[in-house]
This record gives sequence, structure tokens and C-alpha cells, in this order.
Amino acid sequence: MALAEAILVCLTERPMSGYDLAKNFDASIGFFWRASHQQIYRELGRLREKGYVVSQEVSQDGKPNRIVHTLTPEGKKALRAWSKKPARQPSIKDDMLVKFYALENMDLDALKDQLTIRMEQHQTKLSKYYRIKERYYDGKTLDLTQKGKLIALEMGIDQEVQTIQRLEEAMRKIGDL
Amino acid sequence: MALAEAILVCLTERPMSGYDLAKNFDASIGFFWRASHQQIYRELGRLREKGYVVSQEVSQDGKPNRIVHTLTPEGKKALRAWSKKPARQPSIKDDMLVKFYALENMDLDALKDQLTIRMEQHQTKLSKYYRIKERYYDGKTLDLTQKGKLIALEMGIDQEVQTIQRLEEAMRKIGDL
DNA sequence: TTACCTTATGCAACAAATTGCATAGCTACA
DNA sequence: TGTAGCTATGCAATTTGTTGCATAAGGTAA
Repeated sequence: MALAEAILVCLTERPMSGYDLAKNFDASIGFFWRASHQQIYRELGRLREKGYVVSQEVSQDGKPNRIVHTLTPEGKKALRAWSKKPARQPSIKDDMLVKFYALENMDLDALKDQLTIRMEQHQTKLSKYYRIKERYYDGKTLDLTQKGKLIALEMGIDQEVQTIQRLEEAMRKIGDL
Repeated sequence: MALAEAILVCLTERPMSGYDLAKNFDASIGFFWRASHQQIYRELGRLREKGYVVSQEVSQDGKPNRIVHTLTPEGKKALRAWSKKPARQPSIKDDMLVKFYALENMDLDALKDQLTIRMEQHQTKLSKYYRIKERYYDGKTLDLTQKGKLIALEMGIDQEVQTIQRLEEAMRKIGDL
């Protein structure tokens, strides 16, 4: 359950509300670990119980009050401990590959449409990555924190580029059938 | 919930027991959709209720009885209907990328060990793929069913090769820090 | 002026996945 | 003789993930 840790990681940057975290999970860290706001709020409750974060309400006028969560020294210790535990293999669950595997029972045209959509989705993601890279990393002097994030980002970029290539190749192959 | 469909796909080949299916999910189709035997038995119950499979007990001596599940015409129809529904994006949850993202809070040596383990795991998988390809596909005349499986297999091979490359690159980068 | 979007939090129900356990006879190995 | 693994099925508990809903104030566009 690295959701807990992903939240703690976000909070090393700065104290955040659940809402802020949900936004972060839609953008930066969410590229590697996706979570909904409901999951995040629930997990924040558990982290507070464990003493890994402390939470305080902040009044705002006009808008609803925010509850800002701050990482505690215990939380930071938990993160370090986690870093020593073996990483688990990411679970593999890909609809589309199952569909290729069962090709003779599939509707080929529908499958081609789905392939096209997939390619577009990966292209969109790739464009986001490139924008982030240009804006925050290219030609800048980076500290260790930023270097780590850049490595993750570049792995993401390579992954998307290669995935798009594989999908194009698959499209070509089912076109030849 | 493509677990149901993944099971139906397996049963298009031949009738199988829950145990057979679990083995299949550890080998062939499990490369694209992983599931435990507990999950499979539960799902089989639901498929029976829906009328997508019929089940009959077969006596064996020495060993416990098998319950063999056969795909029904309704099950096959359900598969075709599924093939027209959009494929969902595979969920992204990768511990290791989160760890890179949070590099300054991680134990670098531990992370390198984990990288090495990951590379070995992907290498193992790749070797399995190559063995299957050589044994069942290379230099053979293939029908549509087999061609589909081969496309899925080749996508798997490319994916593993590329993943290993990315991991090597990441190793190089954190070595340079 | 109605309708939707953003900010901000969270409950409840349900579905899916994981982990641990139980049963039970057979085979292979040291 | 004991330990372990294979065959074969499945329950129970817990954790995770998804979907739908609720509240509530302000801004923005048709």
C-alpha cells in the first residue's frame, strides 16, 4: 500500500490539504501512482491516527475551510524505512493485450478503434511530460530532489514513446491480417 | 472487470477446471492479466450464475474431484460484446517510480538493490517469452487464433526489452549522482 | 437567470484484490 | 520417517479501489 507513502512523499515538499494532494495526484506524482480524492481523504485519516501527519484547520472566507496536513518526524522516518523495503512488481492488467490474445473472438474494427484511442491517450500524456520537462528542468541547475524527479520524468517519457511505438507496430500487424 | 472476460477467453480454447485456469493465469494469459486462484474460483461462481459457463464434476481417483467449466453460447456472445467496448487504460501504480520521484528521502543503496532485482525479474519474464515463441510459433504456419496470440506475445517481448533498457539507464543515472 | 465550474471535505455502498487458512491424498526426496 | 510439493477446491477477513452522493459558497458564461 504505497498510497500512504505517495502521500507522505508529496508532503515532504510542503504541507497540503486533501484537495491539494488530489490535484497533485492528477498531475505530478499521479503519473506513477493514481488515486481518487476519496481514497486520499480516507488514507489521510489513517496517517493521522498513526501520527505520521498532523492536521490543522485553516479558515478561509468565501471558500470552505481547508485542513492542512503536515509531515511529522515519525512520518519522515516511516518514509525512509519504506525506501529500504523491496519494491513490489507493478500489477499487470491490460484489457487490450487480452483482446489481442483472444483475437479470433474479437471484432477487429472495434479493436482498431480502441488502438487509435490508446495511441492518442499516450500521445497526450507524452506532451504533458515534455511541457513539464521544458518548463522546470531543461537548462536549469538541479539539486538532488529535482534530479530524482527528472529521472522519474525521463523514465516516463521513454515509456510513453516506446508504448506508442508498440501500439503502432500492433496496428500494422492487425492491418496485414 | 475483465477478469471475467479473461476467464472466458481461456475457456474458448477448451473446458477447464478452476485449477487449470489458475495455472493458465500463471503462464500464458497471466502475462497480461494477473489473478490468484481465490479470485478465479469466486469469479467462476458468478459466471455460472450468469449462465456464461456450465460446470460439471469429474471423478478422479487418488486426486480430489475436478469441476470442469465449459463456455456456453451466451458466454461466447458476452465475449464478442466485450470486444466492442472501449478498453480501459491500465492503472499505473509503480512503487519504484514513486521512489525515484522522492529520491532525496530514499536510501540510495537499497534503491539500487531493488533496481537490480527488477531487472532480473524482467529478464526472467523475457526468457519465458522467448522460449514460448521458439517452441510454438517460430517457423510454423499459423491460423488467426495463433496469430493473435503471437502479436500479444511479441508486444510482451518488446515491452520487456524496453523496460530492461529503461531500468539500466536509470541505474546509470543514479550511479552518476 | 439558469447552469455549470471551482474550491473543499467527506460518507456510504459496493466491487475487486490480497492474505491467511483449511482440507486431503499422492509423490518424490533425503 | 519426515518434509515438502503437487493436485484441487474454497471460506473468511482485510485492504484497496470505484461510484454515487451530499454540502456549500463563489465565479463565469450562455
